[in-house]
Order: sequence, then structure tokens, then C-alpha cells
Amino acid sequence: MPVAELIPLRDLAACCAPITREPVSVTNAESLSRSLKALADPARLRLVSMVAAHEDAEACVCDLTDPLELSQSTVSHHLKVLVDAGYLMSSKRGTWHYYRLVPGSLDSVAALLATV
Amino acid sequence: MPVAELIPLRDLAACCAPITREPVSVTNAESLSRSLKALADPARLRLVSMVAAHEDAEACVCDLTDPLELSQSTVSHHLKVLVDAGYLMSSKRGTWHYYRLVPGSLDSVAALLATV
DNA sequence: ATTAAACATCGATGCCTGTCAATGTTTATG
DNA sequence: CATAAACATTGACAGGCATCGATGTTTAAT
Repeated sequence: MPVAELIPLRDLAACCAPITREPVSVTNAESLSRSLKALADPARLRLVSMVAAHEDAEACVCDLTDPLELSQSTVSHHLKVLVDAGYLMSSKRGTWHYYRLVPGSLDSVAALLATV
Repeated sequence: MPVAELIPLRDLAACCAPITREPVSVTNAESLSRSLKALADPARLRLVSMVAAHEDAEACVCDLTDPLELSQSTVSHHLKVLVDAGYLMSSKRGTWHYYRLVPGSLDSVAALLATV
């Protein structure tokens, strides 16, 4: 179910006019819907929030599994969706995989919705 | 599949702290995800956009079915989802059902995402 | 080299959801 | 009243997706 070929959030924000001035194009609607879909899940919203709220604004999978009350494989899956969608980035140090917010990614999506 | 018991978007915006300051609560994550899910569909994004961009900022189902290239029942379904989620409101004049944007609804969701 | 820990990936499963055709409902009109 | 137009609702179906257990992979430590 890997989220595929997403337009970078920044480009998405740059290319389309305010949504309510003229009808959004089919392709832009599809891109934006993919970006929103990646965020439209309780577990993933909590993950983004938990990562951002965590010490040093980064967290490894083991920090997130217990509070989320989901299996490790499920958490890994959600993190992958968020990375593919451009909301999170990951880095490896030793055995640990650290995740952090991509700066401005949330604002980009928000900007697309707020411009009425 | 009716989107059920949604917290009004305005209240939702008022009740929860910026998503990155402290982890969002489970219930708030569920509410926000329902609001986002309602928007995370190409057809529904186009509907919102088409309604807002339409003359007098309102449109009836017959205005929307052809451009969307979806069946009338499918369009009705999507409109219901958007109304239930608080993005659109409908009014009846004669045989026609007119839909318009709920003012500020998009901004409310955007505000929830932008507060990083 | 073994073992263990931290994740990722895979396969399976059950629910969710977008779509349509068919039908029901309401309103206007002849 | 009968008919037609505009929508809503229903039932069915297929594809999508969240979830899990099991297994694979990489790294560190003994």
C-alpha cells in the first residue's frame, strides 16, 4: 500500500491557485488528496505530534510504539507513510532510527486549505 | 459509511493545543482525522472548490455532476460527507438543492495543522 | 561467531469506502 | 391526477487500508 510518487509539498503549494477562486485541477486535487490522506489517520496524527513534542524534536520507533498502543510493525508502516508523504524524515544512528518533522511541511498543506 | 458525530470544526480548533507542543490526545486525533478524511478525496476536494468558485458561491447538484464525471448518486454521496463534516451547507429552493461553503471551515482545519 | 535489540518487510485478514444502477421522494407543471 | 425533473437513499461490489504475527536485516555487544 506504499504511498507512491507524491509531489513534494512545497511544489504542491507553489503550483496551484487558492482553492476557491477557480476550480482546482484534477491532478492537483489528486495530489492534495494524497497529502491529506497521509495525515487523515488518528495514529499518524498522533505520531507526527509525538515526534514534534518529543525531546530534541526527534524520536525513535521504540519511543512511539508503547504510547501508541500499536504493534511495532504497524508503527513502522505509519512512519513510512508519513515519510513518503513528506511530513517526516528519518536518520539512523546505530540501531536506532530517528524521525523528525520536515520543517514547513504541515504549513504547506495548511496554506493550501486556508487560502479561501 | 455516514461520517458520524463530528465535533464542530470551530470547537475543535478552540479546544486543542498546537499539535507540536504536547502530544495531541487520542480523541482529538480521532476528530481531526475525521475532518481530514472528509477532505482527503479528489472528488470532494474538487466539489468544495467548484462550489466556492461557482457563481454566487453556490451550486446545485446538477451543476456539479457533469464536470466531475461521476454519477449523480456518487456526487450526492460526496456532498453528504462534506455537509456532515461541516464544510458545506445546503439549502432547498424548489426542486434544486444548493450547496455553499461553510465560512471559515477550511481555515479551522488549516489552523489546526499550521500551529507547529 | 553468537546473540540480542531495533526496525523493516511480507502475507494474510477484516473492515472501510468510492462507485454505480436502481429505486424512492419531493416538487413543479401540464 | 399524471408526468417529469432534481436529488436522496439503498444494495451490491471491488479495491483500499489499518492491523497483526512472522520473518528478514542490520547493528552492537559479548
